[in-house]
Amino acid sequence: MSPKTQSPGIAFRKHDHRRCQRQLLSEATQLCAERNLRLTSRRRQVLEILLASHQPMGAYDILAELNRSSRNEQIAPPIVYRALEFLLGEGLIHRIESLNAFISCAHPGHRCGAQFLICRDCDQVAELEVSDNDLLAEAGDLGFAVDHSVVEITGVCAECQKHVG
Amino acid sequence: MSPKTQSPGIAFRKHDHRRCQRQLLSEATQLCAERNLRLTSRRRQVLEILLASHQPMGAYDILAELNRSSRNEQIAPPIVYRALEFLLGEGLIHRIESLNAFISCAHPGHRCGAQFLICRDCDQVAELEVSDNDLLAEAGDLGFAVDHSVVEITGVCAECQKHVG
DNA sequence: CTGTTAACGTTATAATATAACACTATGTCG
DNA sequence: CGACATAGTGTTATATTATAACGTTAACAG
Repeated sequence: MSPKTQSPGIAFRKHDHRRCQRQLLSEATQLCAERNLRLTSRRRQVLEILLASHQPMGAYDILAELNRSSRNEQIAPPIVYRALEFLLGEGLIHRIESLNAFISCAHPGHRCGAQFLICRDCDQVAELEVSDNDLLAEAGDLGFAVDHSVVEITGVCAECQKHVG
Repeated sequence: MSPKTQSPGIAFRKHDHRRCQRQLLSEATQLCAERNLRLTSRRRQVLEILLASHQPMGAYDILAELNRSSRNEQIAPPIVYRALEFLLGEGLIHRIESLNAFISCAHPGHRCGAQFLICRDCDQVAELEVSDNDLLAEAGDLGFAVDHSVVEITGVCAECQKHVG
């Protein structure tokens, strides 16, 4: 059984990062085992960086982080992009198109589409899983076969509205 | 009064491009006049290229098109990006984040968010205007103040499903 | 007609992403 | 075991997308 998933909008509230990070990593490990996939050390390394950050990171930010931790090696972009490609394919991370960035998935394994609320003040991103009936109905009416959906809402989160106002 | 707007999914159906192109250009002209904005020849040129294409185009595609039409000049990226910035700001075009591309708006002036159905077979993009109640309700519950939304659905349009199947 | 500002033009460079090819590790099957 | 096939990694070079910085020109207000 999959453990309890995160509540919507958790990224905007205080919570124990360390704990959710550990949990998500173990879910990922299990999921790869089930699917007979290799969560190699590179892939795990990249996933851990994204889990630790809990915020969107650009590929080159991740690259810099890799190069910081592993002295002696000089790691190049394709290595990062390949790990990201794997993690994206397995639904362990998401790509935020409007930021050209990547973020760890809050509900790994769920293959359905996610939605993101992006706070332009604190740069936190909350992942939702709302089924989007109106839009899917419209796509259905047009006979459009949906493959993948990108839903990214930019604005200001509740917390940041307090601080500014 | 604003003229009759396009029906949803028109991009996926046969229709008179020439006509809708002319109409949208005239709407844009009128809208800039109303807002006291300068639809300069550069800006109009870029808008016309996007209207003529009726499909998403990368900034460098537009640039190439500009350089093709205007012999003698060698136009540089910032010129295109600035025109695009203006047109985006006035809601005359949209940016398709998942393609790093731009497309003319089917409903210029409507300031509300649009949704896109992107066919990965024929590369046509249909612009919808569905109000997305479920998602907005969820954002509201979290106290999130929405600014801008990106909704891009990739898949296969009805026409292309026929041809492949 | 002149000062102010918005738009344009130009050069250089930043940021993001991938192609192509060589090497290494992992697993398979004789 | 050892030879093969394949998936993953490493490396170099380069493509693609986007912007910073600064000088010039055009539009317009007074």
